[in-house]
Order: sequence, then C-alpha cells, then structure tokens
Amino acid sequence: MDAALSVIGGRWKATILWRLTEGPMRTSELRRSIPQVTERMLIRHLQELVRDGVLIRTDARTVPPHVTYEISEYGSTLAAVVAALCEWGRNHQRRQAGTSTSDVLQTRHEH
Amino acid sequence: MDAALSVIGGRWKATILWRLTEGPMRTSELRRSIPQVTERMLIRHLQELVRDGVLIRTDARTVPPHVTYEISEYGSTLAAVVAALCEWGRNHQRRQAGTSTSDVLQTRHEH
DNA sequence: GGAAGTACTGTCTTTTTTGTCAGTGCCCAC
DNA sequence: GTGGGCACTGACAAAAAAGACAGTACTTCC
Repeated sequence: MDAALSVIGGRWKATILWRLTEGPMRTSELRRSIPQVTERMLIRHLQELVRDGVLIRTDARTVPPHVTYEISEYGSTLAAVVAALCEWGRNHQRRQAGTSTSDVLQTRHEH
Repeated sequence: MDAALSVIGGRWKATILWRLTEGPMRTSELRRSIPQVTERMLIRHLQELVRDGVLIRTDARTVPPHVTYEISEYGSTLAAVVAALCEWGRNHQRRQAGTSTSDVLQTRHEH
C-alpha cells in the first residue's frame, strides 16, 4: 500500500497520468493542460514518475529542447487503477452534492 | 481525482480501510493492529472516514467506552479500488527488488 | 489508593510536501 | 538587441500533514 502511494502519492501525479492517457505530450503542453500546477512541481513529479518506470521520457536533443513524456507499458497498469479511483471520486462528488450532513447517520448508538 | 484523494489521501487511511475489510474492529484493536500509527492520527483519520461516509462508528455508550468501526456499504466500493491499488503496489515492490537502476532505460534519446 | 484501560481532545513541534522566485543556455522573431 | 519560448536547477519560504505529549472522565483490578 505504501509502495503504491510512494508512486502516485503526489499532489499532481494522478492528474499527470490521467492527462497522458490521451497520448504523449511535451513538457510545456502538460503544463498548459494543468494550469494549477507550477513548473517546478510538474518537473519534479515527472522525474519521479520516470524514475519509477511509469513514464518514459524522450529527449529529441535539439536546441531549443523538445522533450516528450508518455506512459510506459508498465505505467499503463497503474493508469488503469488510477482511472478507477478517479471514477470513484467523481461519484463521490455527486453524492456529496446530494447529501446534506444532517441526512447522514454518522454514529450509530447501540441499544 | 482530487475528490478521491481527499477521502483516502491520508497517511494511514488506506491501511485502516484494509484492516477493516476483515470485519468491524474497536478503536484499540485497530491501534494495536497498526502499531506504527499514533493514537492521535488513528482517531483523526477514523473521524474523517466516518464524516465521508466510508466508515460507520458504533458507540455502545458504556463506561468504559466501547466503540467499533466498520466499513459502510458505500465504503466497500472504495475499499475495492484501494485493494486494487494495494495489489499494484505489491507487484511494484517485487519489480523494484528485481530491477537495478542501471537496467532501466530511463530516458530515450531520439536518434 | 495506585495503576491501567477505554476513547477521546487540545496544544504545540517537527517533518514533509508544495510553491515562489531567480537563474541557465540556447534559439528565433521583430 | 530585446523579448519570448524551451526544459530545466537550486535555494528558500509557506503551507499542510503528522507526531509528541499531557489531560479528561470514569471504570475495574489488586
């Protein structure tokens, strides 16, 4: 469990993975597609995901630099799980919207 | 995605959920079954999980107190996803063990 | 009466994670 | 030659999360 969290347990990692399921992207594209993330964090998370074998970094070695990231075969197994989690989260939000706190039985008293 | 993380995104929440898949437990049992967690954190996380509808708290209203926690029907949908993530993490650890850093193609250079 | 167990709460302090900001080296367009 | 874009790095500050530790209230056990 901790092992899994060490891989996707960053503020933006799941989002990055999610974005990349639509295909490879270069750094600046990713950055623009997730406006809330700062460049610093994006790059840090990308590096960690590459290190963990989830993403593949491809460097065209040109000037100016042109680097793309894509989900590795291994990473796609994680992406599937992340998608499920994401889907659960979406349902949860809908549930929250329709459930006022007072509706919910939060503690049950025996007897 | 953020929605899901706000529910299970605590250091011990996934572990708590995992422990509770084997059946209801009382606070002190949980505490003993996860020795690394402090009482403070256990209780905070339990409260948040109850607030999010994932767990049900049952208070026997006796003295001394006797409180049990169990996974709600709703929570079991999350537990399933967490189990999948946990399983992925386990495989990941095995992979890590057999993969020295030098084996891995971390960056691909286009021609 | 003193110790231990139950399920907590409150107030810090420490650790971890994020974010801010400046800077690098090179290019192209105006 | 000034401004902008590209993919980064490094030093630092702010914020969030986790942990330490004492305290509550009432019990049973010896």
